[in-house]
Amino acid sequence: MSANLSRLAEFVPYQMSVTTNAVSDLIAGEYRARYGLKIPEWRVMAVLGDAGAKTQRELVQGTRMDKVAVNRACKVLEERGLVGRSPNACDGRSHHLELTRAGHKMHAEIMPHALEMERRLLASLDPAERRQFAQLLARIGASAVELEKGKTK
Amino acid sequence: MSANLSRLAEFVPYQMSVTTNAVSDLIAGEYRARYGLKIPEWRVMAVLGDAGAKTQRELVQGTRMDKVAVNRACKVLEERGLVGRSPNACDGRSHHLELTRAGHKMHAEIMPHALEMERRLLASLDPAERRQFAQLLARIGASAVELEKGKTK
DNA sequence: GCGAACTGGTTCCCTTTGCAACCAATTGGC
DNA sequence: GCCAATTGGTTGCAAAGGGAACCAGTTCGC
Repeated sequence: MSANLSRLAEFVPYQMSVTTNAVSDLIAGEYRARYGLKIPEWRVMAVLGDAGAKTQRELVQGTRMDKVAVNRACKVLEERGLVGRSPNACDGRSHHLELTRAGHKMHAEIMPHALEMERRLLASLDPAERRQFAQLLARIGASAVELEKGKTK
Repeated sequence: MSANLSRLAEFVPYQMSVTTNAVSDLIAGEYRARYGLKIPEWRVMAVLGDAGAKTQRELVQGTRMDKVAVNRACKVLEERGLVGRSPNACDGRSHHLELTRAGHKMHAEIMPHALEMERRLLASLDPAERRQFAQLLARIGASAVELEKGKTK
């Protein structure tokens, strides 16, 4: 048996990709089936529900999504009456986006469900392992960002 | 400051998604820039380089990709002369796919580069942490698969 | 205060991706 | 042996996502 590490299954970025896709598909399916929301839409709602009114620019930072994705998600949510826009006095180009009453209602309904799903996903890890995992993930992410920066030059 | 866990940034599936995307983008950029390969194409080459001739069906299992993705990747690699097809005596519907000489050459060139990139990505983790991370990832993946199964019924 | 550079938001286009329908070859029941 | 069900592979289509160009409003230099 080949002792080298070339086996795709042992390549960490591959493992991350496969696992994360499985997790994302699971969660996307839940949100879609129960609330008709896509992940980008849910992310926007999550940020607005937690932090109140935001401009699209702030949502880009908060969700780490592309500004086009944010824009589309906001448009859909607005059409569904889940978020409203109000003019931004400081800057005529942008608006403040905020959950409507219906939006808050849905947010309050989904949040426990989302946390429950996370709980189940991590059920086989003890609290120390959960902390450890999040921490390692963050460190790997930081390395990726660092390497990406170094490459651009 | 809100003490609840609703903050998107603390939601593990979100962290996984953001981090994995960063890693994937980094690696995809490298493969594309240096070898003109997309991730699916590289995955197919990795499996063929490690395990020899395979049918598309076996590649689907080995890479965890969609059969359409495998098919397209194989087509591209064939056109570039990196893999060749030979008839499958046991089953007239499928072919055996195998790296050509040029394919092996490229594979031998990329592999150290890929491992080096993985090494850099994990440079801030000690060996025990690397093992731990891979193991936790695998357990989370198993939970996701399990939950997905339970849902379908 | 006026033009240039910039920034938030929007639209358009193109690539990637996955699903579903489909064809061809194989296997199983009888 | 033949029809039905299955499976490997392929094609077509439609949705998702990102990049680049674009518009409108703002800020900076002078």
